[in-house]
Amino acid sequence: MNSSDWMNERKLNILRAVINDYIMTAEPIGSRTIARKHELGLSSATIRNEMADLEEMGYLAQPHTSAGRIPSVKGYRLYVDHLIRLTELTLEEVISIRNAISEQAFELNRLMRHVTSILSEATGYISIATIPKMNQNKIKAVQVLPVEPGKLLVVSVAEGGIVRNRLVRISVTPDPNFVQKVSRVLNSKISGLNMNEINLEVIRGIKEDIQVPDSMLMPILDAVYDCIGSIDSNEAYVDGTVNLLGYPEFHDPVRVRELFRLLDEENNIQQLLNRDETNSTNVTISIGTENRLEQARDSTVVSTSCPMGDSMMSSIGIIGPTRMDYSRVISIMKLDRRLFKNEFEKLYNGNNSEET
Amino acid sequence: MNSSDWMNERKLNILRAVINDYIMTAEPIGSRTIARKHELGLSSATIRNEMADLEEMGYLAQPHTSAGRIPSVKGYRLYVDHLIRLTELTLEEVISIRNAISEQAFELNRLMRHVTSILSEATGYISIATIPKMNQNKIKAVQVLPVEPGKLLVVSVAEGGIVRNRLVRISVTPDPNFVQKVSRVLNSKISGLNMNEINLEVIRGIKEDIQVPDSMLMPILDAVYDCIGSIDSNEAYVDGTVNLLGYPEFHDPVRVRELFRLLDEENNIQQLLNRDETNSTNVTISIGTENRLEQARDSTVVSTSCPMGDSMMSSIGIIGPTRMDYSRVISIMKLDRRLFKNEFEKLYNGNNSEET
DNA sequence: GTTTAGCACTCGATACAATAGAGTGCTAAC
DNA sequence: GTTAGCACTCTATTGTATCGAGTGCTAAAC
Repeated sequence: MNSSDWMNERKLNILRAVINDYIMTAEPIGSRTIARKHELGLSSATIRNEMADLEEMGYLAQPHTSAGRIPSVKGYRLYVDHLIRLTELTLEEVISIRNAISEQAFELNRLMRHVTSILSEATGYISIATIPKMNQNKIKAVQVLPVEPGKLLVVSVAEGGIVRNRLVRISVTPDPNFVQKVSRVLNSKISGLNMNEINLEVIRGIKEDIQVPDSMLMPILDAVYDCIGSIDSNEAYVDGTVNLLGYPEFHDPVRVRELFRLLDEENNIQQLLNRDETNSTNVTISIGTENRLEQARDSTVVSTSCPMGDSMMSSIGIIGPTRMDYSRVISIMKLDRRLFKNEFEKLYNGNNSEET
Repeated sequence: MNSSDWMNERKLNILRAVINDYIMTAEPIGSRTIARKHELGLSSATIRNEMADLEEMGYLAQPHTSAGRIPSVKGYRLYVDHLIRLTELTLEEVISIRNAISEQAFELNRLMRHVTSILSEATGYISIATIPKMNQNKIKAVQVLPVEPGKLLVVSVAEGGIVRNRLVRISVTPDPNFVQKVSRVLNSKISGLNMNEINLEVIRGIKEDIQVPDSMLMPILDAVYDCIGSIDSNEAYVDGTVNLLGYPEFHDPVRVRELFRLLDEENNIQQLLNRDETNSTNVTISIGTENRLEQARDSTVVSTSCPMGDSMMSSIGIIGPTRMDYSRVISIMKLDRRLFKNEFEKLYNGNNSEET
């Protein structure tokens, strides 16, 4: 190892050039290509030497002796950390994303799906999202409504506009006034509680406060419990899986299958996303083998978190080939995060600072 | 054309054998294979002659001169219409599907997703489902609930247990009694109406019946309208897309991509499913080019409809390669349909015959 | 000392010919 | 009517030669 093995500005420029080219073409990049396309004022021979050094240092790899170089994970890492030049999105892009995102959003579930879909469309990769379980979520209201003879509806509303409901069938048709009374008691007892303060005991304990035969009350209480319980049963959102099929690195059906199967499990989505809770305000990038999950080892995950109100935090991200267009993805991600946050707050009226 | 060109029992047996084999192997089937594996008491030469006839008649095709035969669409058609021997599912299979399906179903949306997922898992193909729009659906109840200061929740329930809700923000916090009154008037005016009897006029007309400043009432009425409108905005359910990647006929990424992209549009799903409304009680099969949609021309769609209550009809189906295991798929489909119907009725208490 | 031109070398990709084998159609014998 | 036998067709495979992109190294130029 002599001095030429140390990193210098020129090596970085070459590395950046190689990665930029490789991102576009998916073909190994040779020294001549770099010499021709980028005006570094260097001959191919010089570049060749530098590339050999970069390979020795672990930033580039060679599929076989007489091929060009492709970036290694270490190379991509350096690239996204220091070399990348963030491209501004064009005004049209920004506007089109902005318009798309604010189009319609009247419910959390739909908003999430909408955001996911926009993200995958804008990037051309797979987009994923979850709202991780967090049971400090607080119940805002619980109500029981008569629907038709023999049927009631239990509705519960939690922070962040999460609404769940259950139909209850009961053999006798209760008096509307009775339903209203039950509803009122339930609401006064339960609303304001945190999710983790609620369990079957608490709910069943409520029957002490209502003088009514168990046979009538129990189905209702069970439904309430069930309904509240489903508040933090969260789903994962996935969109744009088709997109990946367009990239040559995903032409192998078994690889694609493994990846797609991975995305069927909500659990895995969470694992892909919740990589790094600490710097949650920023964009996190997991390149290839940096991913924990085996099946995602030749993909890159770019993700970010977004606080929603005081007690929830959603994660959104995209999955693509390691040679993804990082610059563009990061820009879109940041924009999307901001717009999503806006949209959420517009919908649910700020971060509910009237808490405690 | 001499007498040997007419269809006879032996030809049918050979056709069945070819199709059965091809379904298993996805390779062109030669005369020797048939002579060896199936005891038809015939030599390969005889079978060869018959196969040549079958080809001339359009039931078989030959990829090239010196290859075996593969079934044509016409061949498959004959097969499913007359030749197929329905295999009984094993008891274990039936039990496992039955258990899976009755596991958890407390809401229509979830039930649909659940059924779709089971269907794709049981068959190994893609499963799809929709509940086509039908606006004779009837509103059962509409209610407005206070959630927290400045926020109300509008809930509407339609036949078949379809529940929708919208959050409403209003600048002033209305008195609970006022909310209750509005709720009562709304409910009495709207519940019982058919979807197609409801429009913006009707809803806004309700304000005549409530003496209250517009500024307070209008957001609520708009939300009600919106909420009711979303009752028949139906989604399509798709599951098991990964499955197809395992079959050699779907190894071509561009073909797969086209098919998958097709499935992104709810509209297309409906088109694939609602082929044949007439014999809706039975299983409908669309083989290859029989499909209307270009992108599904080398797949087969097997579907069936299932009445839900009096006013809704859902369609479920599966998509697979034309050489799918028809026998098994049909059995599973019928079982699934029956179990689904049961489950639905269990959930929503029969077909609500107290209508009119 | 650094850069570059030049050249031998490597190795995948492409093209082409030869071969093997599966399957057919046809004819003649049973 | 059935089947054994055979010539024929066409794909898939294998082997061989060639091409070319790209490399590493050396020696000359700067």
